[in-house]
Amino acid sequence: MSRYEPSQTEPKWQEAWDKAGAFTARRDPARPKYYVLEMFPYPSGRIHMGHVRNYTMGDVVARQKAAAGYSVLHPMGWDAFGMPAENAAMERGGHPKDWTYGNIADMRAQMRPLGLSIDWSREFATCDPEYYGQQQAMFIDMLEAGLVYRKNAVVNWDPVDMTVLANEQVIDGKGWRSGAAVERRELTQWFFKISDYSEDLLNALDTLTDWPEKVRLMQANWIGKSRGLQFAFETVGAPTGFEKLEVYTTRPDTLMGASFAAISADHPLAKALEHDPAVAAFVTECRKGGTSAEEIETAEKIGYDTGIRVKHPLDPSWELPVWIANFILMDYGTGAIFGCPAHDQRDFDFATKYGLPIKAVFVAEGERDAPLAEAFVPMKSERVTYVRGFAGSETQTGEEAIAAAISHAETNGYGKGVTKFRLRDWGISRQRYWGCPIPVVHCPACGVVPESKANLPVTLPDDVTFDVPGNPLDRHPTWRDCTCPKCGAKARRETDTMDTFVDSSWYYARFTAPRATTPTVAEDADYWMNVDQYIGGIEHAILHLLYSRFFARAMQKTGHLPQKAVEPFNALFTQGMVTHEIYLTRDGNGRPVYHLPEDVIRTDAGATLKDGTAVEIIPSAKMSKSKKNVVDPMNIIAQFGADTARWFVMSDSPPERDVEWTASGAEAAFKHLSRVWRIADEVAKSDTPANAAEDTALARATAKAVDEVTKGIEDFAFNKAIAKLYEFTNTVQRSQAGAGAKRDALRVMAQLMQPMTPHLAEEVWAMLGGTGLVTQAPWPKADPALLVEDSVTLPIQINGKRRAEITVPKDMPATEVEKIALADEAVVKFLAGQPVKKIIVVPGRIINVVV
RNA sequence: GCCCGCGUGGUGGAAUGGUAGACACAGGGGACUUAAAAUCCCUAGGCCGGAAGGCCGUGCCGGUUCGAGUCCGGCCGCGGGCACCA
Repeated sequence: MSRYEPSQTEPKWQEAWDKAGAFTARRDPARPKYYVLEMFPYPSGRIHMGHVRNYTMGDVVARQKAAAGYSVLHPMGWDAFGMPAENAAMERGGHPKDWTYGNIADMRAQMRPLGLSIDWSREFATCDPEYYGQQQAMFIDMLEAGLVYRKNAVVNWDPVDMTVLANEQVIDGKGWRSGAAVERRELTQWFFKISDYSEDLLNALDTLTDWPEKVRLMQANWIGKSRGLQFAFETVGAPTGFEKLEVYTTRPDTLMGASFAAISADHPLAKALEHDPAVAAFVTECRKGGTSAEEIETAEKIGYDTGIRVKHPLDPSWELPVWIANFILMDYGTGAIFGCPAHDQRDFDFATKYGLPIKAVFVAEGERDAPLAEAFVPMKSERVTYVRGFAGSETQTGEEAIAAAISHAETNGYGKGVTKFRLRDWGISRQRYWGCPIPVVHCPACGVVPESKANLPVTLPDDVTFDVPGNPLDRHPTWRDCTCPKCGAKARRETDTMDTFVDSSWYYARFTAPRATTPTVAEDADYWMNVDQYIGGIEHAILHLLYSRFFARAMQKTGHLPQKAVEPFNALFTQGMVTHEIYLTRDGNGRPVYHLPEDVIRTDAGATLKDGTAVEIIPSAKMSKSKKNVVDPMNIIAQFGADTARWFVMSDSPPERDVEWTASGAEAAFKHLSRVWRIADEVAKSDTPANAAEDTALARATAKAVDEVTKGIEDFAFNKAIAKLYEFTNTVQRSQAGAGAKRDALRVMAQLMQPMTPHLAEEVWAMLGGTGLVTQAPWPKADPALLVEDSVTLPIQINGKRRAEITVPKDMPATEVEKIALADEAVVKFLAGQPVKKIIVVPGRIINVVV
């Protein structure tokens, strides 16, 4: 007897699909289109299980939609610019370009055997000049449309390597290579004006009903619209030009609890005071460390009393000290605040540290004014009693008090209500080689001039070295030299390249016309946009998705996308990670030594190395090379075939949650697929005669499977769809139906399994005489008549606890059901004559008797 | 520090506010086999009980409800993001 042998059959079917051109996307006005996209990978060189899971999910959707009659676009490309290629060049020599394209070739070769229904003819990498040249063209259009500008911004500066560091290269405030203490330094940088769209990006979140609620919430919080009061303190003892100090607060109702004013170390007033060595020393202290919000906000809060005073706007005789504080951000509001320690924990800690007064403005309803042990910060919607209020009722909600305070300020002319956003403009300048060159020229006469479109793409020079830190473009002998596109004089190229988020902000649009000599083509963008289903990691919930939403708007403004595509992703799904246990032993110094799962023998009791050494097991975490808790998909494919890998990553865990890779789970997946193959093999050879009752029962089970599996796939509940397929397999195997009925059932099973395990599905389909390729067969429909159940089993609860159950006709009226329930033997026994207070009958669901 | 999630048997998980534990893994028992593998069948949250059945049970504490894994408030633990990782 032959066996399920994926290594033989999988390549055969992949060839058959290629030959049939099954996955080539075609603009077909006669059919509805469906665009499914998974976030494209960074070409690290090896695919991992996370990729397998991500692309299998997309593939299930793409294959199911194709079967359901849609014209499907399912492309793949490479997010190919970025730091790892430069790091590799620094560590191992070679060129980022060779490294990157080599990795792409390797990864493509690893992805092909997965049998994904991808239109590979549309593949591109963002480091292709054909791609980034079009990006440069759009940059120029956006510059002309006023969406791009230059300003100063702070970067992480490594004073030893004399180079700019990424946040991840700053470890504990030190440069990762040099170990030098990192400083914050200002540079002139290029920015996209995403803030022009703050309001729109926020409001439009409401239209994204097929996005996860949590992603919309995270984006809304990131954009951070706030209504607050802006007003100017009158200063006492400040340098000329600083007679006023503008502050912004979202809690103007706490004005009477103010105990100090604080400004950012980067505030103009702080700069004006820097001639004082003590101030200069303090400001320098504040600029130590990296630029990340995490680092700034978790740093110890320190302050410096400038000696300057400000007059309280409600009582000019009341003066507050002005401090410089390291936790005030220049980027938000006006870079200056007033501190109200009683109602802000950060201010409370600061006031406690420096002995500043702490006075409550409001107290919980019914409480009295008393010294506070920590800041009192109730929700704004909660009613509180104002003991130091100045506007509105004595007892009101925070929201009411804020509104009253703003109108008080406006009426009395000391401030005005303003709306601010937390969202900052998008800094895209990177002082690095392996990125899209910013296509502008610095001319001594004309200033900053966009490169002429005729000269695009501005390509990266190949003759560069990475033996010295810093940007090779900056020290390239000839690349920087050019002529001004405006006046023809000698000029210099911009040496900054673009943030790689720019590359990934429009690749979805490029896939609609990947070879075009313009960024997009109207007819193609019109037909294929929007992405109907986008799939990727939750780690991209904010930045990538927000930048893409902005870029689509900017592309629309500059004529590269239709109006309907300003929200480019109709539906979003964020999948979980693939995790694995971590195995480690200790070296002579007690330092951990990690081991690959394939080098470890796992038993119920624990784990050992092959030589018997005991191994510590750490609970599952995201697969990572450094912890060696990785399973190479290539090994799994070699051992079990692609379908087993696909089936396993889709089963068990819900797709939005993490899935733990276990060897036993993979084996179980393989066993199940082997079982399906075996059943098909047996049924194909069987001549069991028809049996009316059994055949009908199997047809009903088949209809139910079609209904439930289809629902599972459509709802992104792949694990449930797979559970139903397990059930269906059990039913078919145990069924006493005739061979003809079983063949019908198994052909449908092949169709239902096709999105998940396409190779096995083709095999089963062919064995049972299916016509053509199952990949191209129309999706099965469940006969509604076979789905109808005529009776229903209802649990009976007494006081909320299940005590009995009854089976009644499906549409029996509630009053009738009630009678039967109360007459039930077990119910009577339980009630023991107690009077029934209330009886709740939820049709088709439950009966609850309250006594 | 701030924003957002998640927490259910030995394990992965299922459950429109309505029978908690579907489906699967690991386990236990059995069939087949000279034996093993493979396969097939049965069993399976915990405690008590011979059984019928009962009590307890969805991280912890409290609340809303006829009814809470699900909704609300507070806590604990784990994870994601924090604007130059992609």
